[in-house]
Amino acid sequence: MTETANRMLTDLEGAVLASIVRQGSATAYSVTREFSESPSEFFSGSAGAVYPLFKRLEGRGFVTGNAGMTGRRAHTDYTVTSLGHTAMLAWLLDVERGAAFGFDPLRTRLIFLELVDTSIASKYVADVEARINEHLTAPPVFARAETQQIHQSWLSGRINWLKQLRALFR
Amino acid sequence: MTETANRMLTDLEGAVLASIVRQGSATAYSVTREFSESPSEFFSGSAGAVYPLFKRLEGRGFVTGNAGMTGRRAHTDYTVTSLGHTAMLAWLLDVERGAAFGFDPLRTRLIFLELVDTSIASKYVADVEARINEHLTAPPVFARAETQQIHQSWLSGRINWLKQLRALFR
DNA sequence: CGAAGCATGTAACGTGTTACATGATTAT
DNA sequence: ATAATCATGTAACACGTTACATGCTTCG
Repeated sequence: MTETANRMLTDLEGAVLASIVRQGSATAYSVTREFSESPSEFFSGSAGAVYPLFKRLEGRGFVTGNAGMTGRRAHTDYTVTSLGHTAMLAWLLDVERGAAFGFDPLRTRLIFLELVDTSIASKYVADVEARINEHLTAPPVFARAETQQIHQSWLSGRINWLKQLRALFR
Repeated sequence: MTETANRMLTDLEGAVLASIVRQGSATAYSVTREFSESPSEFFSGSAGAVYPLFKRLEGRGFVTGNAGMTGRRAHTDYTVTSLGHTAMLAWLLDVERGAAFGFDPLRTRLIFLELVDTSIASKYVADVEARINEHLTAPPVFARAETQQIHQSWLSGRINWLKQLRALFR
């Protein structure tokens, strides 16, 4: 609720808030599960990151924690406040960040691929394409069908991109 | 040179080594310039990151520093050792990491876009597509033509992906 | 009942960011 | 000359990772 509450959400914070909203309410543990099961390895969903993150979000007034019990084991259920919901929407619908580059390990490598012989470079591009095809034909199981579709189309988009690039590294 | 030398290079370390190799030799400053001029915002190229990184790379035997002078201003020129070159190649030609997902701010958002009305979601997708098109028609200037091509084809690949996704968020 | 693993954390560590410091160089 | 900027760093801070701790619960 202090002035720091106005800081823009990081992508991690936004994704965590969105995950809580989708779940209705969530414990830190349920969010670690969701993130560690997701194939997006941009963040490991480690407890050491998520529990402190929940505390920070609560300190900023974006979530409220309610103590609860599962049998005799204590836990804290978090719900997103209306302030948090507003912040989450601003994060989710941020056009500038959605059009940004992020970090793409393949793009980074392609930029430096000129450092090796073209035969090695073209073999690398072909190998990566083959590996992505393996991902496509043996996809991980997703909880939501839409997530699966986004995932699959992302992979095939990547294949198309690589095909276009073949000319550059022939 | 210790056992920590065998740790896999991070993408940052790999990119920095590759940048030094491409430049022949480099100062920490010249690498901060290259990275901060690049539109890939995965890392800011801040001095506070790069100078210590050079020290670490030297400690691991991947680069050697040579003191030099520009007029009366001291600097350190770094060259990649053969050990460092081997490590850089292992990083560059890592198929598994090249086929990995990295962090894509748009993909992350799409996964949670079901949280808003489809009219808002489809408007968001259209807005992002328009913004990427602006990037395509007014591209930043790159030092190397190949980097420019990679950049441009990445953007148009992204546009194609979004077109495919329109059906999901109609 | 004992072992495996589930659920809830905490601590130490590494490293990237922002902000600052300082002297050299260039521009006005 | 003096201001702006370049080039070389350093310090404090934030935060994600790995590893550990601890008490519940479940399953044989």
